[in-house]
Amino acid sequence: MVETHDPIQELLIAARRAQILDAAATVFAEKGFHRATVKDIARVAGIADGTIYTYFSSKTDVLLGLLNRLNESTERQEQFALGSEQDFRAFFIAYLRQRMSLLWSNAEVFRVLLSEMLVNVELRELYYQQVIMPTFKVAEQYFQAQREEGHLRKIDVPLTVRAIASTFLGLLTTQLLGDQEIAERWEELPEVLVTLMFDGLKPGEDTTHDRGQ
Amino acid sequence: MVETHDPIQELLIAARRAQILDAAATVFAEKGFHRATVKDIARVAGIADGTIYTYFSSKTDVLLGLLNRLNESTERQEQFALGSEQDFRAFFIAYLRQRMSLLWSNAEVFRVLLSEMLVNVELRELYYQQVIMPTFKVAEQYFQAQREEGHLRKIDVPLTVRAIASTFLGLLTTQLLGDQEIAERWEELPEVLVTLMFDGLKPGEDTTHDRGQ
Amino acid sequence: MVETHDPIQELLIAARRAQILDAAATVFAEKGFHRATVKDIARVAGIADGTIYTYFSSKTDVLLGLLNRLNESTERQEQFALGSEQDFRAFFIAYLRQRMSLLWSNAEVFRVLLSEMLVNVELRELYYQQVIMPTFKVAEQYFQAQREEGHLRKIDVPLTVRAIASTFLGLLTTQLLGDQEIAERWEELPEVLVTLMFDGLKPGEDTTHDRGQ
Amino acid sequence: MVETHDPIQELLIAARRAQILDAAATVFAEKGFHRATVKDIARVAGIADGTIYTYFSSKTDVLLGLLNRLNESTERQEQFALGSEQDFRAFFIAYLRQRMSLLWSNAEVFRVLLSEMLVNVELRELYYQQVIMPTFKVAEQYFQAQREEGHLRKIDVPLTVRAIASTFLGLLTTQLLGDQEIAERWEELPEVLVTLMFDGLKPGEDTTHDRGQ
DNA sequence: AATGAATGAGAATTCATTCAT
DNA sequence: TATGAATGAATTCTCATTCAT
Repeated sequence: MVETHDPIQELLIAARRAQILDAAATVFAEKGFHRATVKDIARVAGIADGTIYTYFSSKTDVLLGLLNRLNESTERQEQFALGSEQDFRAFFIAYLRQRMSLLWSNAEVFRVLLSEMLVNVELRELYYQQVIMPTFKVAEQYFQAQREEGHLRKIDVPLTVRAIASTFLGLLTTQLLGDQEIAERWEELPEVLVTLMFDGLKPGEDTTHDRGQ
Repeated sequence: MVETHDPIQELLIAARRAQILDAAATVFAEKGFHRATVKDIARVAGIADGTIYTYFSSKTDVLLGLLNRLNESTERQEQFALGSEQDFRAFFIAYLRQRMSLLWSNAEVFRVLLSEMLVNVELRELYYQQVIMPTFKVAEQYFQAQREEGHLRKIDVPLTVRAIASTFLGLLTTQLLGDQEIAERWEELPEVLVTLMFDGLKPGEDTTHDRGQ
Repeated sequence: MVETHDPIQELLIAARRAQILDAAATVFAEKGFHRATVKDIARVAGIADGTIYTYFSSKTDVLLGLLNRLNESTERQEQFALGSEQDFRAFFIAYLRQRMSLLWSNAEVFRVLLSEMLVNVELRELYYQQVIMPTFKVAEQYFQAQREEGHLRKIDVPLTVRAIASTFLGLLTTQLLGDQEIAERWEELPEVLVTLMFDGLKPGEDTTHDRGQ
Repeated sequence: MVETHDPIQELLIAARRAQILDAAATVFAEKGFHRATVKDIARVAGIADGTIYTYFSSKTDVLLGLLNRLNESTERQEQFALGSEQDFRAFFIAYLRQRMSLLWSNAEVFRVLLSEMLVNVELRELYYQQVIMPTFKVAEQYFQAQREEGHLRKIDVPLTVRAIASTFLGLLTTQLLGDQEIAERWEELPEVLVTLMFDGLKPGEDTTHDRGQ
């Protein structure tokens, strides 16, 4: 665990950490957290086993590093997303698009993180506090505002927000469990979902998408 | 692994297997599959380590046993659900109710199964073939039929079915990741969800639920 | 371990012991002593695991039983062999013939016994005391007598006896290690050996066998 | 398992392997292969259990290492032996002397190897292919040549070679089974054997050795 | 006497982590 | 800082033996 204030050092350290995290992502994706060994990660990273412990305090800490890196990229995008101003439906589709493309490109890392979070309290709480809860908070405020402005039905905001977020989590998970349909049509999902969520299943004046079976 | 045709023997064997599976469910829920040891399970079951191997071929086979037990209880209910005849919306709520109550009571087992399935191909494929795919098949037929009878908007059936199923999976997962709101209001979900899905978010002639935040 | 004086009982016991020993011979031959399990033996014998312990005190005791059974059959023949009166060379061939045919039919049991004796002091000492030493004793006397009668060169009797006996042990062992030549021509060995031993390698007035390569 | 091209490294690795093999030889000789534990070997070698697996892939691989080490020392001598030119009988005695002294100094390792080979196909085949068969091949050619030059009776070469080789194997084995006479007079064996083999048992113009009983 | 489920000591092997070089 | 050999705790699984039925 290196500590320094020299900016060049810091750059090197960041680069080495990234190198290890990349290797870990590859190895964890392939074998899962428990079946992957520190040796595996080191080999893929092209360094010695022991070197990993210069940058991470333990194997679990490497997983945490992966989680944090995922967070950071998520947050960066988040601001952008929320900063934009559009009509609700259009904004929602755009938001989903970038969220889902982000999820998609990190799907295999997410597989391992989710697997381990389900079963590791520490990791789980970290993720909940740092990712899930803040997301729900922001979304609830947004939905509440939208509702107050009359753009939404009188929905139960907390549960609705959770339902919508969970739909994505669930779709990703189902895909991770092997569903081909979702995998192949991942890009169509934002539109289908927005239609489903806005217009509902119920027949009506509807306009959009149709594929049947 | 014990094989017999004596019905009394079979009862004893089933009982012992159940005893081990119960213990495993407890231990796995607490520690996860990998951190749980066979010794742990044996201790909780009140038997010797070796005895487990009289009834299961390996630690993984115990997990599989848990999966199969979950299947069986699921299937039994499935028939009942599909056998009933009601108007679509009412049926849907009823169906969700019993599905979700089943999920709820097995949430901790599901936590471990999901965690391991994400990362264990064999288990994953088994689950996909035995549980997910059949469920999607049945649901697609049902939705298709409903759509043809004009009870549904012109939706994309395969993706819609997946979206809906994933919403449940996602809600359960979110709850397993520590969300209190979902946990506390689990019983309200069927109604909220059906309203969301049928009526959509879009404001209109709506009637139901309102809680805001 | 059954004890009784009822002759019918004794017969039953002997039969059951034989049944177990037969099974053990089969299983040991196939897997070796350590890799064979008591369960294996029981299965082949068509009885329950525990039953073996009614007739033998341990797995090693079963091996001992096999050793003793081999002894008995050996001894029976021994008497016959030594009882006969012929000219030395002819007697020797005849003796070798029956010895070697006995060895041959028990080769696979001998494989396991030898393997285990090499490494198990108790078994080894038993075998040495009960089989090897007595054989050497008898053979030394016999050779000594033959030498005194002028039928033999002035050989070193103890070493010569050991060398001759060892040639058989060695041939059997070489065959057990996979040599095909010995296996296929086992029946020719008595003559070849007697010629070799009596006439030696040295060229002379010789008469017999020739095959070259 | 450590692979490198740095010659200093290689030396260290060879030394560590030798240290482990020495320990294994000791422990195996004392307890046999199966009763010896990896922990035993590690303790005698003065290292941790796990370290053994840095140099050998399994306990069986350690035994194989012992076999190979035996091979190497054997081969080195072999060349020397066959390179020399002497009269047949003298050469034979010299050859036996060094062969038997080699066997003698490795008797306890051979005990375990033989014990395990009898019962382990893989090991057996390796030994047969690498040691026994080549030895027979060379010896057959040599005997054939000698025979053609008239130094030998019209013997059956393949069987005679096997008989002679087996005599050594058998003598060593008999000694390993506890025979004191052979152990104490090991050094006399080459002469006694050569006399026996060349001149045979049959009385004649003979000159040598006499000890009677 | 026969059964076979239960026992639990024991063994091989793995692997995260340390630390001397 | 990097290395990678060494460590040894921990784990799964086996199987000889026991004993209640």
